[in-house]
Amino acid sequence: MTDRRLSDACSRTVLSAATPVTEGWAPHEREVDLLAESGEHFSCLSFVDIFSDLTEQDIAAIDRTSPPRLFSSGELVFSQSEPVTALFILKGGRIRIFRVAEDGKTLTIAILEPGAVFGEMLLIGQQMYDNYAEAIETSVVCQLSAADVEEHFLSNPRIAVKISRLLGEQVARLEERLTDMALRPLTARTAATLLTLEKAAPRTRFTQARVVKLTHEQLAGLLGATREATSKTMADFAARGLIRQGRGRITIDDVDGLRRISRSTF
Amino acid sequence: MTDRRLSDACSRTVLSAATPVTEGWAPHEREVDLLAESGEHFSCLSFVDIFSDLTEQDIAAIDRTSPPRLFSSGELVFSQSEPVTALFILKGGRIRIFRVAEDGKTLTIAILEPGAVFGEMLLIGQQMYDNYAEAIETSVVCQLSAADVEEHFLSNPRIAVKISRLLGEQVARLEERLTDMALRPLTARTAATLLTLEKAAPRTRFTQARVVKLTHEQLAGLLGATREATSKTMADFAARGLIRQGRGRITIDDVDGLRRISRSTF
DNA sequence: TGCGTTCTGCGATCAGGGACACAGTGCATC
DNA sequence: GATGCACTGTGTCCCTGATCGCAGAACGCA
Repeated sequence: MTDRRLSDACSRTVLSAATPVTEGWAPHEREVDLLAESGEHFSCLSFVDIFSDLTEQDIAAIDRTSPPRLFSSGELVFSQSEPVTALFILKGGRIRIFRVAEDGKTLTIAILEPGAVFGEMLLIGQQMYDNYAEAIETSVVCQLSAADVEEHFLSNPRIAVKISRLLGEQVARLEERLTDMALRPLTARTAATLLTLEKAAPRTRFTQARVVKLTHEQLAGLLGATREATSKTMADFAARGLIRQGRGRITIDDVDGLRRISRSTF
Repeated sequence: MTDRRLSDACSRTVLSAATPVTEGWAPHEREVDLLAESGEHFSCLSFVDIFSDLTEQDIAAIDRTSPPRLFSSGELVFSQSEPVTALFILKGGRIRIFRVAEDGKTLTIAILEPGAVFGEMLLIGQQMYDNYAEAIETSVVCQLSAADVEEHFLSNPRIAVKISRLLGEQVARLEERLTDMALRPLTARTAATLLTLEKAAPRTRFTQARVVKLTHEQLAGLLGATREATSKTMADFAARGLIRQGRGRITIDDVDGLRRISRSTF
């Protein structure tokens, strides 16, 4: 499992300007701020790689018709009942893409960071794409309508090429993850997943360590394991000095150690 | 798991003319025949969906520079040591795409039927794509060189769109398979996989049943399980009258029954 | 500050499958 | 035909991870 495999369902260019989520605000205050910034000062499309071939006029036109929407933590961005009819761009917050089995158990396909594009199956005329998307923090999402997509994208060959590339990367990541799931024990999978996440994670202020912002439960969803088993593994890693833990945050201390474990069979 | 998920790593348009593999010939006799037919009477590219936008000149040009190659059962078409530098088209026989873990265990990503295109990651500039491809029957494969690909494909926008679509389907299949792997017990996964394979399988002459040509071991590779566990499951299915077994061939009798099992949790 | 909700940490029990070890049995080649 | 090999059926042991049940701790909110 690699960084990218998990972090984007499609493009994910980091937008430093898009995540000014300082902590500790009152909720409605924060919401207002997020929306204001996204609506006024910031185009949804600029800086996202996949759109870099659009003309400025196109971008302006699309921005005009695609108001940002706010989702609070736990809210569904799309689901079976409201199928994907738009292309989404995550401006701020975090979104979890997941699938649900008959018995209600879920597997997390990806956890998206700001700058990610999702619902991209629309682009290639995919139907019946039964993923769910849920905000795991207060999130701001821009929606491009199917009409926008049709008008601006399908006509543009360079964009098709970019989409191919992104999908190709996704295929590679999924195949890797599939073999991990099939052939590796939980411990190795956990280490591998942490390494993946680590690559995308922001660094701590003074040390070189990185912090992954996930609860054990969220990590378990990614691993296809139970929360308990994941907790146990994490406690083990912590005891070995590979990581440090804090409610909802995992500090990666020993990348090499994790790498060794991720490669071992047991 | 669906038919398509397993049967193509890329395009797979059935070529009725491409698999005249009558059984019971002496090996070298068969080889000669396969090669002769592929080299002379039959273009590698025609009928394969992804190429349908090429001009006849293009097709002719490519055919001239891409002689069909023969692989006997067990031979590797590509691997880590000889990385993918070409695009392959399977004309006859069957190819298994798989990955290998550190401990030597393998997971089968796909089993390709004639008409499939593989090594397609080359198209999108993918490096380090560590899949292996192995013939599981005597197979005939055409290779397009990287140069051919560059010249004829990357310039053609309609082809990029088709590639996007194919990759998108692959992503959907892989995500489905990943959740199956994570959330479903072997029994359900086996049933689902059989159904998938069933859709692609040829029908028996008189009944409506279809026959899947796989050994338990090959099926196990697809399931990410051991041969023994797979055998046990299959024996169970057979006892319930859902399937009938014969060395290397599985006859699907009760599609609905399998479907029921594939949806249940236990 | 106080309270409730989330997160995390165990522990006990249980079951699905993995690892091995063989024993039959078609099929294919000679 | 005869011989071998590749497939398949089982059986036993064992171990990972799922399940269930709580308990303590940190944090968010009122």
